Amino acid sequence: MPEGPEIRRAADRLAALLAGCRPERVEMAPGVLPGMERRLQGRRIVDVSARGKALLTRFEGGTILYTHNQLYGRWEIHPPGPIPPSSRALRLAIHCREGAAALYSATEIELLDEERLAAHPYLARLGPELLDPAMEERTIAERLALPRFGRRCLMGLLQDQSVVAGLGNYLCCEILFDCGLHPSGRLGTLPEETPVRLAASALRLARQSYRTAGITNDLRRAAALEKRGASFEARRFLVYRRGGLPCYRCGTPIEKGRYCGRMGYLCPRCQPANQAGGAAP
DNA sequence: TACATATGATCAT
DNA sequence: TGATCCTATGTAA
Repeated sequence: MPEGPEIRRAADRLAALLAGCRPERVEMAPGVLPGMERRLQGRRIVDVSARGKALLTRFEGGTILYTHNQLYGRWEIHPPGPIPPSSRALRLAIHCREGAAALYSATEIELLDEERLAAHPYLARLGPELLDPAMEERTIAERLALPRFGRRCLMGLLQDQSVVAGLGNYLCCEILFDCGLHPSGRLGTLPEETPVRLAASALRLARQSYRTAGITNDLRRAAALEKRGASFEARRFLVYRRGGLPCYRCGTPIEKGRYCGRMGYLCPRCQPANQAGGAAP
């Protein structure tokens, strides 16, 4: 569940289950926050929220459970009772009367107070929240256009959590395709309106992904594909993980490659390298 | 069994 | 920019 929309959905589901409840039991795997169960058990949970790709569970009295899923962590909600066995490593579980929230595989699990939260090295570097309901295109465009970023490649720029918090690799590939831009492009060499176009695309695709649990493809196209029996994975993306398949816009096979240190997918015709600008969708 | 890969991030350079 | 870490998964051998 690693990118902004997935983390925010998890936070909202956890909040619906946990907010206001006093956990009857908090279960920790060996080595996870040793001895801290007692500090959390019976203590009312105030809320669960997302910051960047981290998830914060706030307990009454100022204790905050910080978790980051990196590439592989996963939250699941289970009915009341023991957590069923799983091939994944259960790291912690919060048991309430209405159900249990279980975190698997994640390694970054910390207990913080407000002071440590403010000084947390990951959280302190985060830019504004992409999925904050009040977020505006203009804010994102202004941050992308900061002069110090002019020389960064677009792939690296969009994924830098200090520019805007919440974008990851799949959203980045989808945004660049949507804007007709090559991942190795640089704002300094592109038309002036490029940051505004990127910002609009980022906001639209991230919000759609949140709403649809991960679909960045055109929704009518995704629905048509579903009718023809396509799996969720096969219909959700515009280019991401579609290497070798025809581009939805022009039919050219999608290319896969490393760009700015990350694996990326693009249409070589719709997103040409060394070109100022790019086709609008 | 081994290896490559991954929706992430940090650190050294 | 590249190496490295974390855990899980899919594929090749």
